[in-house]
Amino acid sequence: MKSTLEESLEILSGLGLVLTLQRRAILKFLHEQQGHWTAEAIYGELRPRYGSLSRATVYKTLELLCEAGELQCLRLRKDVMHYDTFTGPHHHFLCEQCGAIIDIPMECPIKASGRIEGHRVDRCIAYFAGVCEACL
Amino acid sequence: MKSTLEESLEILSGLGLVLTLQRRAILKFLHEQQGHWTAEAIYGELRPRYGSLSRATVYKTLELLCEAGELQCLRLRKDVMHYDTFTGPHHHFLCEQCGAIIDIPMECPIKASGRIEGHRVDRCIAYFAGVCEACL
DNA sequence: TTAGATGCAAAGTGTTTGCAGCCTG
DNA sequence: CAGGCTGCAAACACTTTGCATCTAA
Repeated sequence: MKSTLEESLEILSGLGLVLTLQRRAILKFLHEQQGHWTAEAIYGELRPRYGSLSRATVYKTLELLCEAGELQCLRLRKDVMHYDTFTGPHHHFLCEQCGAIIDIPMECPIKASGRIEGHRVDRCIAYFAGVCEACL
Repeated sequence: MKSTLEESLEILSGLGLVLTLQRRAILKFLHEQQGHWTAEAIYGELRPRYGSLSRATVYKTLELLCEAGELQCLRLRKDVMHYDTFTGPHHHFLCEQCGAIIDIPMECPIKASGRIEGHRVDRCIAYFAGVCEACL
């Protein structure tokens, strides 16, 4: 995400999107609580504060923020999607003991080269699984 | 998978599993048609030949084969699981134009080292996405 | 013989969609 | 004021589960 909430709002605005109360609330929350979130968790956090928030809006807004480049979506678990507020080049480590998701800042050398075996590489989707330092 | 169908059957047998008609059929099919399969596709191929095959059995058998190390399960698309008959160390390339899934034989150097930033790395789940050589 | 496997259908789960009504710009 | 957005609930798609029945060893 952009470094400030204001900049993020400008991004959406610049794309011709309406800055509704709901979108502002979600964006504000993600700026304050950076990390790896699920749609359900965000809904659970915001619903009590913004009475009329719906799951559909959360899902739509998160997808929108991904398209706008303000979030990075991750499929680390088979059942649920995570949204990462850190959009710089990095991978992840998933602790299979405590469930922690840890950022691993690194660039994939193959993605950097842009090619593998003649194919054009646009994205490298990767994560490591194991046991984190704290659990060891 | 093991190189021959017989060896694969012995693996299951050795694990104390019953070699039912259905399990034999699925295993035989996968040996003949190696590649990246979805549960639904396997069901679609075998159902006409083995009238009484059910989806539940296909799903259960595929999970079983993954546990037995005879298949590798891949989540390359958000909606559906793929099962790979090639179980050696390799990653994948997903063509976003034609949908092809291409094996990329390579070992992840970080997985090989077993560590990253103090965490123990047991698995490296990765794939590349872009446009394949044929589509370019 | 009997533990384990199958088939069916129903349930489960995260996510998406259709649509009437509301709100931002 | 007008198009975009929201909330609700129902729909979706893949996968899992419960249970009566069947079968491999």
